[in-house]
Amino acid sequence: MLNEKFDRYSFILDQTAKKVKQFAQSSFTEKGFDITVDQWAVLKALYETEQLSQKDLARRCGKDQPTLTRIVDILLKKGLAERVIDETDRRSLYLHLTEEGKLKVASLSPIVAEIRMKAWEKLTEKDFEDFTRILNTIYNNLNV
Amino acid sequence: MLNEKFDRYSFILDQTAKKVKQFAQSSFTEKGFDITVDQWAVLKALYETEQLSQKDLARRCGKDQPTLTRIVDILLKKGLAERVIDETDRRSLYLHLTEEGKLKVASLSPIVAEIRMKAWEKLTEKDFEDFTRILNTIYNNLNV
DNA sequence: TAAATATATTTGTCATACTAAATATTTGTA
DNA sequence: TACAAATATTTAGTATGACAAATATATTTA
Repeated sequence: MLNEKFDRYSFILDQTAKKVKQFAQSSFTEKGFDITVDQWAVLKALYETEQLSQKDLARRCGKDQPTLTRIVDILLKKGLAERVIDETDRRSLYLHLTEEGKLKVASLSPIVAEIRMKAWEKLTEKDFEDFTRILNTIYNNLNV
Repeated sequence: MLNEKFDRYSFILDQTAKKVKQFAQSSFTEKGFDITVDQWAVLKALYETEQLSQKDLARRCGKDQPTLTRIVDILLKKGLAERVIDETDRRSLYLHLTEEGKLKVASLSPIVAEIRMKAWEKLTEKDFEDFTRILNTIYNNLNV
């Protein structure tokens, strides 16, 4: 393959990832969700598996620990999640959603799914499969 | 298509874009380039088309104007670029590379292309075409 | 058991993304 | 021409991402 092409894919990839995030964020804002897209990712992960330590939650969300700490700080301030010290290992914290947090995830989930759907207009199941396969391959190629 | 799938693509897309950036950044750091990946994008755009206004440069790099202002500030401090007031429109600034900046882009370009290549191991020309087509379609679907 | 090592979290710093607002200048219009 | 609207850039504030270092606690090992 020609090198020239390759200098472009990273740009398109980056721009598209940004656009996906922007689109979701502006939908969130417009609908008054009062959370960021990244905060949503953390809330969703906590909803699906309660009682995660911050470390596990970070891995699950694809975020590093300092970033996660800060996002969780915000979720605490918003009353959506709680930190509980793990008495079996006092270095660790378990996180879980408050009732308000659970309600929020349950009520927003279908709307978020709708928002995410929009990206796939004019694309096929096969496109989706190719897309995820290629992304995973790239990820693994670079995951040294 | 099932909604459930769709909640995942944005995650994979985001993680892969991050990984591509991280891989490039750690290669840059390891090789002592002394610039960030985003600073590189701006330098490359300036190298390809000198005399861009900041506004045009921002569009070309896919960055917003405040972000670009700050990146350019850094490039000035590093002695790689210069701002020149456009006398025909004193609101505007033209940007161009210093000699040092030009040398930097010329010498790093082939190494950066190498770094970018790594992502495409085990993938085909057809994959590349599908990938860029799908990314562009998603971008346009969300570009309201 | 004491010291060294490992682990979970937090804090600090810098770079980037986005929004809104401020500033300077130009253009359009009454 | 004077004023309103538009444009280019910068500044400010908040959130996130990456990396290094600090802190507290656990585990391993001499």
